[in-house]
Amino acid sequence: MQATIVIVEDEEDLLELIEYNLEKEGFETIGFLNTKNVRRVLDEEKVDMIIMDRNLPGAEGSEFIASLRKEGIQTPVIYLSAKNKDSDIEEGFLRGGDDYMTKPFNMKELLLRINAVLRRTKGTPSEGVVGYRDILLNLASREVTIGGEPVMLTKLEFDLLHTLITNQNIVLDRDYLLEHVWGGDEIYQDRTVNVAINRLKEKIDPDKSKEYIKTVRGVGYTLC
Amino acid sequence: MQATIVIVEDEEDLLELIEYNLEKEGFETIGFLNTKNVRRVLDEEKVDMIIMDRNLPGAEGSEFIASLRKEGIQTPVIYLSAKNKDSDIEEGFLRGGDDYMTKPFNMKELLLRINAVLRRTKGTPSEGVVGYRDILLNLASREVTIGGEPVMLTKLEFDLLHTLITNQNIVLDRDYLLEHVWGGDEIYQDRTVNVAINRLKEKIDPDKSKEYIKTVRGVGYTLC
DNA sequence: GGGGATGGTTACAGAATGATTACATGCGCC
DNA sequence: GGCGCATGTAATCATTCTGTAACCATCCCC
Repeated sequence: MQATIVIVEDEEDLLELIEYNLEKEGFETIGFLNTKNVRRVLDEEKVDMIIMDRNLPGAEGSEFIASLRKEGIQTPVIYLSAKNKDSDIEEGFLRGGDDYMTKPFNMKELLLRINAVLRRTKGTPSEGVVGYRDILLNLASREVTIGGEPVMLTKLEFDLLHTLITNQNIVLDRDYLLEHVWGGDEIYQDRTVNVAINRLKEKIDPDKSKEYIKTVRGVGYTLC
Repeated sequence: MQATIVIVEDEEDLLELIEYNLEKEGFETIGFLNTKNVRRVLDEEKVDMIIMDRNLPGAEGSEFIASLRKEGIQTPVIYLSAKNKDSDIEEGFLRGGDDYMTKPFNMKELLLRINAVLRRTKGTPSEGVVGYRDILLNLASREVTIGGEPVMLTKLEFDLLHTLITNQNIVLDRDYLLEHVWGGDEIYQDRTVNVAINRLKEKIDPDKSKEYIKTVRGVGYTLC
């Protein structure tokens, strides 16, 4: 899966140079000399990133991005700019930028920064692994390690822990857990969840020192 | 709610400077002069980001990060380094860095880059949070902070405060509160609400100096 | 200033909730 | 079929919460 990157840069030579280097790295590029037709491409294609020159003739690149953000479009952005005053950089970040490079810039560093942002935005290379503190769940193999040590969990315990981890910082009530972990059709006693949580706690923290799972009295459970 | 950031920097003055600035921005910081005990903190606390000096005496900061990544720990990292050769920067990014700043760096830019990385990593802040003056309620995690300090509330107290906050400037009478907070079916004594309000006041304003909740004699209570 | 009404404060017991344990059922796997 | 494991249920114990009642303090109106 190669990423598609939109580049907006009014200096034609520089635009071509960037496109050349990005394509050499295996990215698909779509270049523009101004922001005029960018919007349409964003609507029609899956764009993974925008590289935006800030000093475009006529329009300000960061204003264009700010308007995208206002509409809820979250495509990551790296700004390129000759503007290197603190206030300019600040403005760029505040207007929804993910990174900022000042001209003249090093092409290799740009590529590295692109990859760093993409790694955060799209799935990480270690896709399919979720974690909390020192707990790691491999979703594909359903292996669990805690502090590097493998731990055996039953299907129910794995699913329960998985749900807790993907919703960390959110208190999940028993109804939610019954619906999402057990599957909503059956009827269960209230205490079913309690006992399952208890068994999970016993497995992942036998000496009760880590306190991964927090009980929120009257509501449910959470990782936080 | 507020992000926790681990900082590893061997120059004590610089470490303190960074901690000071980050705390001023509302981050919780944990500083280290070397990588020795960092691992344990990562296992025991929920850490949202690591700021890592690369030129530590003895160990290389990026090797430490690389070993974390190998274990599947994906806490985002911003490197600080006096090393500004291309090859150094490249190595940093390849070893799982999310951003890279060369010393001497601008503190404001560091804060902007921290926020940019956190925005990508965590959900947007202030989502599902309601507040009144310096009280903040996180509806999902049910955490409450007052002036940045966490406060423990019971379910009833939380729901009561939530109702007051969402209806601030409106005087809520006891019947309304009984219906919406307690759930209208049961029958309660008059004083039930009084006592609950009292307990809530005691929790959110122990020395009675803030006067968040105003009693409207003959009617009910309000935040205003 | 007095008395009634309203709200604040405190202590306590019972209710609600959760943890823990034991047991029973059901399922897969030799 | 028999064994072991997973898991739902029930019973019991421990803890926390909260409604109530009794008593004080304050306000308001005469």
